[in-house]
Amino acid sequence: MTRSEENYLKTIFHLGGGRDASITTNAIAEQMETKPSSVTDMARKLAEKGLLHYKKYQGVSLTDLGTKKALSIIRKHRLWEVFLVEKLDFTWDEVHEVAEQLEHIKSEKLIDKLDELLDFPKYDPHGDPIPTKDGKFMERDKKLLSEMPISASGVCVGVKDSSVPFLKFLDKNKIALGNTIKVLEKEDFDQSLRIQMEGKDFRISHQIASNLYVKTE
Amino acid sequence: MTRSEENYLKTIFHLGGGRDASITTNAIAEQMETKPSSVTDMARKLAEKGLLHYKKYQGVSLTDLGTKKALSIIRKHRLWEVFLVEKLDFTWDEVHEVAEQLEHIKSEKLIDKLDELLDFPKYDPHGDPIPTKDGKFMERDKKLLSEMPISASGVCVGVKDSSVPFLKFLDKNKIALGNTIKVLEKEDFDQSLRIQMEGKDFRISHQIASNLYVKTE
DNA sequence: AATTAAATTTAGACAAATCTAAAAATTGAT
DNA sequence: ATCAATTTTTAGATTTGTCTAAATTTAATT
Repeated sequence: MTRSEENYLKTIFHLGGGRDASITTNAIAEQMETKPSSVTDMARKLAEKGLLHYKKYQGVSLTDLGTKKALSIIRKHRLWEVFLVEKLDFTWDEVHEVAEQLEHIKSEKLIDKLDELLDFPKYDPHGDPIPTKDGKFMERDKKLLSEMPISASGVCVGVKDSSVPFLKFLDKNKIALGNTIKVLEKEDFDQSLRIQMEGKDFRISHQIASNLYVKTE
Repeated sequence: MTRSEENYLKTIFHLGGGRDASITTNAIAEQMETKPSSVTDMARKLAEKGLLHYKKYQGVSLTDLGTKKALSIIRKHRLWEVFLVEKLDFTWDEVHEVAEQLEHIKSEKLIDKLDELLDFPKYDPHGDPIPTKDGKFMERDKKLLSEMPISASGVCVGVKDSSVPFLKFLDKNKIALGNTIKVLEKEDFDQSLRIQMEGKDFRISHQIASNLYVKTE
């Protein structure tokens, strides 16, 4: 599989192209910052190879084989992200770009050994689950911080928005995975929250709270 | 720089294209398992970019910039090899192929941090020196085992032939970098050696002895 | 110095992945 | 159910890196 083919499969998976949910040419093109006509060409090619279901004008979905390949790439991407953060002290916002390159390295032994080095992590630095070798993974039971009731507390386990600006914001404010957060007060007026985290009191906007995932036991 | 361009620079460097030693189109083609006509095309392109000196029919050599780029790729390759052996338990013969892929990952921070994680190694698993960030490196003072006099001893620091079959042979016979080797006897008839290594006595052929580097203090 | 052999370059073609512009199919609004 | 708007596909072109076959240059031999 070429790098480009792998990127298409990954993108289609992320757009929900598993099961049979048909993904449109346009959606893929937009996500990948390419043109719909290029997507059509690639859809043909990947269908030819048995990785996609594709009927003209009907959109695209992953076959079982395609899903398997997509998960394998996502597994690699997320393991490399853990490596970058845990072993090389990268910050949240720095890992994605490099992992985009590393995910295409071809060596089964490499990824197995990397998994072992990292002690078989289940989640990546954004809190997203890492598929196992045989393509299984568990979405964590989590909810948005903005949906927690007053006085409830939980552990920060992930982000909804993983854009660089948001991740940088979190870094700057020392909001990190694993931190325990308690909701002290909710402001009706602007839905901002007062929270306690690592001993300190914070006020955070609704926009932040609705992009942070928390695990509530 | 594309992956292909990087591979050309690396190959030309390895063929001795530094200084002004002119490397022939054919030599490059043979080394890279491609055709001379393809090399000509690329030579033009790289000369255009200021990375090579190239005059039609006169062969090719690296410019200062080209040398710098080549060394940067070699640095990455060798650091990744150390990583694979030290952190992921790869054997000598397994590292090259994967490092060929990893050397093209683009991230300065990645390679700096990797260097740090590995504790700034000076030599790769084959005993070859790792260029520093600014392109300096020291060839180690070493000699071939076959050139050592009787009763001299030294530490195994590298291989001349780094083909997979040879490296596998060394692995199988527990001949590893860092081992201390003493020459006990040289057989005039076939130039085989009797050596002492890690407590045990061995007999090794001239072919082996003439592909193992030893450091003699 | 001429001729042959070898190395190198040129010319033209191809595959992969992309693009633009035009054509075709689908959607959805009335 | 029709027609306009939108989406998708087709057709043809482009770029990168490669190839083959033919032409050219250099090197070697006599």
